[in-house]
Amino acid sequence: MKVTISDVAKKAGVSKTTVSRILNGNYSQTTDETRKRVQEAIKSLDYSPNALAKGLKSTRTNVLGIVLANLKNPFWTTVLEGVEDTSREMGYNLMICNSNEDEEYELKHIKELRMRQVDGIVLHPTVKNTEMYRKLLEENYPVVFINRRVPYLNGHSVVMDNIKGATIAVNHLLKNGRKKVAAILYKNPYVSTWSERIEGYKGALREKGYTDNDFCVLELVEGEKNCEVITRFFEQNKDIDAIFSTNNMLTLEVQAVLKEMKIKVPEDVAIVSYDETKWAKFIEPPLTTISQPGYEMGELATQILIKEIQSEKKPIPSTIVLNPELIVRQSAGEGLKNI
Amino acid sequence: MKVTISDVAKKAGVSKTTVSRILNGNYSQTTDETRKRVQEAIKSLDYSPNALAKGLKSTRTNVLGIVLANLKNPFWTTVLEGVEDTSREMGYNLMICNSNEDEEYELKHIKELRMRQVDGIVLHPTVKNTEMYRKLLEENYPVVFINRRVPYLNGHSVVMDNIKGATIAVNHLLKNGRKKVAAILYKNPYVSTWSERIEGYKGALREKGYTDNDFCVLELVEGEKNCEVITRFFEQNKDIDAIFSTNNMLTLEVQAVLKEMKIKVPEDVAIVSYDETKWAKFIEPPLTTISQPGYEMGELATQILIKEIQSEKKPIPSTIVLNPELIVRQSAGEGLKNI
DNA sequence: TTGAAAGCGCTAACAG
DNA sequence: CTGTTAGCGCTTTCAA
Repeated sequence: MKVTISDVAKKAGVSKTTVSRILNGNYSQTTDETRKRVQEAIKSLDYSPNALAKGLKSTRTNVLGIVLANLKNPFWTTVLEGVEDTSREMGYNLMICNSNEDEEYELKHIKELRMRQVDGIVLHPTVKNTEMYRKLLEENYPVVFINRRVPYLNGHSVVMDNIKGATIAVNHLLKNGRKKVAAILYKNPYVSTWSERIEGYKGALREKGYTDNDFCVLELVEGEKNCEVITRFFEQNKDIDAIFSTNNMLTLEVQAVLKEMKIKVPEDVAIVSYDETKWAKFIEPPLTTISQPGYEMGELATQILIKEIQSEKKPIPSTIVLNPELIVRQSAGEGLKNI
Repeated sequence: MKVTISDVAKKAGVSKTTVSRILNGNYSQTTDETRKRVQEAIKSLDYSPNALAKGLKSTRTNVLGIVLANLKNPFWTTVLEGVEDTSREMGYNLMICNSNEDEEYELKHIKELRMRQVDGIVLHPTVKNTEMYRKLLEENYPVVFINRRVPYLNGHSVVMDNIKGATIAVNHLLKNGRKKVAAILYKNPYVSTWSERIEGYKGALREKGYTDNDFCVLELVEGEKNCEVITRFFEQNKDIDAIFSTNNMLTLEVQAVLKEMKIKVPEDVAIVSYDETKWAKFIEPPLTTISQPGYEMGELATQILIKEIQSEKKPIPSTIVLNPELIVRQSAGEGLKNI
């Protein structure tokens, strides 16, 4: 039924070894003549090797795993694209898992991937399975963490400079004459990104002479109905004239509330929002955003992972920090620098 | 280094066979006593089976492949989620590939997936590799086609009713008093979805007594700078008072042009757009859309695929057609039915 | 109820 | 330059 390497060998009148060598490009050891015979046999039988058997023998599968926590946010689609493109280009296939921010799923997925002998894993960690992360690193299993910092652990990682992003955002608002900048975030105690962005927010304000009393932060829970909470927040803080929103979906929620309350953007309240999206320039008013290089993060993480897989000696763990960028449109009250 | 089934067998003082049986739940043939010993050994050695070896032997890998043509459009992210969730629930892992609408990539990916012995494939076909599709079906390889119809081929598929979607859209515009409805699409001769939507558009107009002369269709090329073409289109067709846009990104392009031209939506021109998105209700004016059940499509396709994989005799190929739904907001000139 | 042995399809010493 | 041979880790007859 299925055609194997033996069939090819038989047909070409050579041994399996020879076929195997030719398949793997060890041409140096073969006559042009036999090589041609084998290749004809391969073609005529429409043979293609069994990757399972190959992997079993060579302990390399050329499959990479990626476990993500969020497929819905377009930012992650971009990251996935970077990972996918790079994998393909470098001859790897990709196994994708969605932890959905759930530690149990994450654990199960990592185990599953290892059972399947994937050569390495790109991991957007929930940051709740510290034990497992440590184990992976101890066993020298190739992993690259992305986007979130895992404290006290010394592995490869590619993250964003969230402090800088927040700083840029707040400075932009201040430069445009705003006096009272509020920050809004989805709460998640495990995750460094939000806390870094808030840190950046506070730092930027302090830098300009604001004191801790001036900080104005609203914490929300993702997935809940937040309209009322946001409304109340604005009612209780009438002096807010600018918002630093740390998430693109959150921004849409906030804008809906502002519209409902007849608060004008950017006249009454200016907005800078995290994450550039396809729709940012099309909504009313066009959004000024902090753009993160998601594709590059995926690309780099994959390159590092593959380098680690392919190198003999363990490379020293590195943390790459990527810079976000400000894209100026109209929601923060300034002209059209970018479009 | 790596712990194998032999190690467990040795530690428990039994044979590999026994361990294997217990791993696979063939309890009936084993004493409680030995079972316990084995399970302790497994735990104490932190053993987990090698899925490659297992797959090599049993010719089942419990891995599914999916090849998509477009990761960027949020519609496909939704589909992917449906596939991912269902796979996980039913004990399968997922290998993801992006053909990027390129027939060569598609071919390579399908071959690759088969080499890796994935148990079946969910395929969003470019519809350019008819030979390969036919071969898959002939060889009884489990495949489910999604979203696009492959002509003359009799395989499982899950698609959307694009004619109905277009009809609903056009009827809605007409019902709201519009007289001259234009349709806009990205051109792709291979793909049934666009032609079906145009067919639905024409059918709906004919139904109301329009003739072929009244049809007004703009074909664009995805990825190109279409602003000027769209602008010219409106300049040359001043009487257009409604647009049926067949793609969500296209809609954003069109809206930008209309804004530029100071044409008011929905006062001057009403819009109904294909595909519901997260941002649809937040743009100005909130978009009336045709919503497609993408998650369900992914879910169903995966269920059918797994059923085919697990059943002894080939099930008869079925085509499931899912219905789109109109979500009424303001871009087509009517009140708030849905929000 | 358990085990021995063969083999899934491939690769890699080691000989020749 | 090519072939023989011995496994990779697991499942599965078949026999005990």
